Amino acid sequence: MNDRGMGWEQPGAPAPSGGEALLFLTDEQLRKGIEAMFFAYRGFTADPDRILAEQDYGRAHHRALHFINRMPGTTVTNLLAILGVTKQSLNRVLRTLIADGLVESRVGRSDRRERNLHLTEAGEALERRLSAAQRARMRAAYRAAGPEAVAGFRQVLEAMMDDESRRQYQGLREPRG
Amino acid sequence: MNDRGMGWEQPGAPAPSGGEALLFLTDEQLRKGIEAMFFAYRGFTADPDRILAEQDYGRAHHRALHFINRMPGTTVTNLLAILGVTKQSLNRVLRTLIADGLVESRVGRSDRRERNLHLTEAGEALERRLSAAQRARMRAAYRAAGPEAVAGFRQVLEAMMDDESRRQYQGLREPRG
DNA sequence: CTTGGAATGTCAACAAGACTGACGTAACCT
DNA sequence: AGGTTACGTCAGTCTTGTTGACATTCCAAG
Repeated sequence: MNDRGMGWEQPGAPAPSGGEALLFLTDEQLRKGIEAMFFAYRGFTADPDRILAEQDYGRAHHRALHFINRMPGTTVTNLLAILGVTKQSLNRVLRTLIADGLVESRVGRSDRRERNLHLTEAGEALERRLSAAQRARMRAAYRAAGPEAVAGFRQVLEAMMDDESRRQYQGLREPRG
Repeated sequence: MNDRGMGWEQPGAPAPSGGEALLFLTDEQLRKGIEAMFFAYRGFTADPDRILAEQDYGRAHHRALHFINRMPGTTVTNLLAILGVTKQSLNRVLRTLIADGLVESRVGRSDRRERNLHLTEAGEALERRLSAAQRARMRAAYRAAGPEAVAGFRQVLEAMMDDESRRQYQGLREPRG
């Protein structure tokens, strides 16, 4: 409650160079960044949302499909940690995906309490369709902005994550290798 | 912190100038971008969410406060267009904010059908608190990534928006300015 | 002056997707 | 044998979004 005139660093500080310099970050610049996230995230989800609506699914289904595709054989507990929701919430989504034949739940081999989750053919098909739409927009944005902008984009996003999310993000690898 | 030298420019392609270069964008690179958005957005909303939970408000209230602060005197219809929700949905939120004395709704001068929305002192106080938390994270991310990364971040986000959102985004100016 | 349409607001009903809490079962580990 | 872990489910709540119907107010065109 105290930052109306937040005059941070004095004018006359060294010019920014690299990522080490003290940056002048005005209220206005930061607010524009916040708004950019807001509007961009809306665009980011718009295309998949349209496809999902056709199928009577929602974003929750998309997220599950994405990460099961990304980490085939993952367990429910692991998915829970990544998505950051309760098991009841995830279970509702997972149940419909399994019932609809998009996801397969196999009893774990070494530990039979666990369920290893995989996409079926149909699940992979929908995931590809959703992903293709989202990737098309991402690709267009990347191309419009250029490779240096893309590197910066990723750096800022990564710095914006919670530590736990960053660990999860960095842990993700190619599906299937 | 791994994508400093992500060599996905076409080998031998002309140096990127003006976002014109042809980029090789693999599925994997695009998926990582998608995941970065997902995890970063979670961090982006985490701090305000905690404050809002204390006050029994949600993100919808935050968004309304943000844009009313940003465009003092804006009308309901304009806010509707920016937030991209139905008037019923916005009205529910607005009603509680007005009832709680955070937002003031004044009958329009030139057109008395319109309602010009303003934050009260209390509304400004909460908005500042929410914004301060969000800006703190944004500032930390910007500083960690450096000024060039910030420019790229904004470029990519802007390119990711729908046309309509981009117009709205670019139309936003300093509050009071 | 009347009327059509625009802007606003309200009521009711509903759905998705999150939450908590409680409970049960099976499997694993010591 | 007993305690813990993994998973699933039932029941209830909350926020935030949706439609549809309808009333009010007011500007502006005829």
